[in-house]
Amino acid sequence: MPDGVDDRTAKARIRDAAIACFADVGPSQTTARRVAAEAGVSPGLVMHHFGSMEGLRSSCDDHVVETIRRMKTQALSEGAGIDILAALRHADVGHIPAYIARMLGEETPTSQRLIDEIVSDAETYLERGVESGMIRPTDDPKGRAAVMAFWSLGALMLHRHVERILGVDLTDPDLATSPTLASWAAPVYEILGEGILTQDFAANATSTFHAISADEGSTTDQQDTDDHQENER
Amino acid sequence: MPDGVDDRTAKARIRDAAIACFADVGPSQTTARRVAAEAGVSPGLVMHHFGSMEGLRSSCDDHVVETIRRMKTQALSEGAGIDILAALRHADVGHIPAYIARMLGEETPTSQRLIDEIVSDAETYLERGVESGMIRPTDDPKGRAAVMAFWSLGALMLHRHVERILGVDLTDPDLATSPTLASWAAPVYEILGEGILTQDFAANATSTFHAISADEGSTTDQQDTDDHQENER
DNA sequence: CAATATATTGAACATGAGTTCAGTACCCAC
DNA sequence: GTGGGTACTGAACTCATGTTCAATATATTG
Repeated sequence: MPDGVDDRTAKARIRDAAIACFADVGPSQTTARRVAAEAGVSPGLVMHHFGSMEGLRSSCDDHVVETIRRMKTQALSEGAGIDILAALRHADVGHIPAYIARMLGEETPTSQRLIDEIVSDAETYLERGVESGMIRPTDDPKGRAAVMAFWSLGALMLHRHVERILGVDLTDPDLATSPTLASWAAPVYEILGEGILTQDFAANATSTFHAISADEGSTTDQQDTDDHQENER
Repeated sequence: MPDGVDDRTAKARIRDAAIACFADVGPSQTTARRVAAEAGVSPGLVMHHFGSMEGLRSSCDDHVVETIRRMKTQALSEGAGIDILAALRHADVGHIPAYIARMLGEETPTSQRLIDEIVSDAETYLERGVESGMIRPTDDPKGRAAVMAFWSLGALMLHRHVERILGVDLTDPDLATSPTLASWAAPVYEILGEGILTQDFAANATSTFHAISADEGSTTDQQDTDDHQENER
């Protein structure tokens, strides 16, 4: 930081401190006093600017989502290829990837919309890959995009374990040029490049699912969104 | 429930209620009073049997991990194939998959050990697949197993979003015979079966990673970045 | 400069959490 | 039965948290 001064407004400092806290220690450990201390202000000021803890969280969500949208358009123009998360890893994102990893576990409207967008974007990315000849076409572009997105996001959620086992920090903004990248990306590209199943087995498995689906589909044809679950004990 | 009686001891009822709570509403919303109410006992009894909330959580972890180990040996004998999570979905697991989805996000020693085991198991499963001709061999069995395990576990963590978007409940014990399975498994097997990248692009990407890795390795000290083993045998 | 609004503080309050504990009911050896 | 140990209750305690608020400093404006 040049001049040693922080020219961010106190409100912005609080928001950034909160994002860092949420990312580092999780929502449950992120208290108003902790955020205030991190931002170098009093606890009362947090309430003054954000009304409540929920309001603070909401502002953080908005800021993070907005940041992502900005880099997304940028990444789209550069051609991110199959790496769904590439957009998140451009410079100056700080704690945002780790913050996202935390918020993905929840079911807030914001996280739902974010995931919907990412899945939709993935479909676009993959489609471009198909057009440019990098990626094979498929009968189920949406399903394939969803699976790819969930795999990427899930790995991001497990980034601490990934780092522990493979030595790669998936939240690292400089991951693209990190020497550790290969231990994650090499297996990924190997799997995506040629698959891991033999052709025979894959064809067999796929036809099995179609059989089950067709079989059950003839007896029960409804497609309900929100369904069962809950305590039957 | 025959006879309408619950022959579980109160301690077991509390533990099961806690697992259900942790799975359904998450650790932060799981209070001693809520667990007690769910189990039909007084809050004091929770403390009497488990000493503290942390003790209760620990007991739940132990019970869940133990349950998984039991089904793992069973699944191993049946040949689970590439479905890493198949072992978790055999009958009578109740809230355990959702509980795991919640605990994976943390960094407790228990969750670390559990993930280490799952990754290690995945390597074993894949190796069997290679031996039986279902799965292609690889130069990096450990890396490939880790990626597959993280993808599976990550998807499990996102099960609520997966259900919302694709209509599949990955925590459903009866998933294997569910008509909804195909919308998840079909893209998965398509990707794993033939990959999604064209051969040219995959080879190109892979060699790029090797180049980066080798390049950085020659200019910087290798030791601090290469603290894990890439290949095992 | 005066007046008004905004930023900021730190102490006080209310709530809900985990935990403690004295007391009660149940069960089983002697 | 009687005594003692275990299961169990529910109220009370402690503490951390979100939130409120009056007071003060700083900035803005007329």
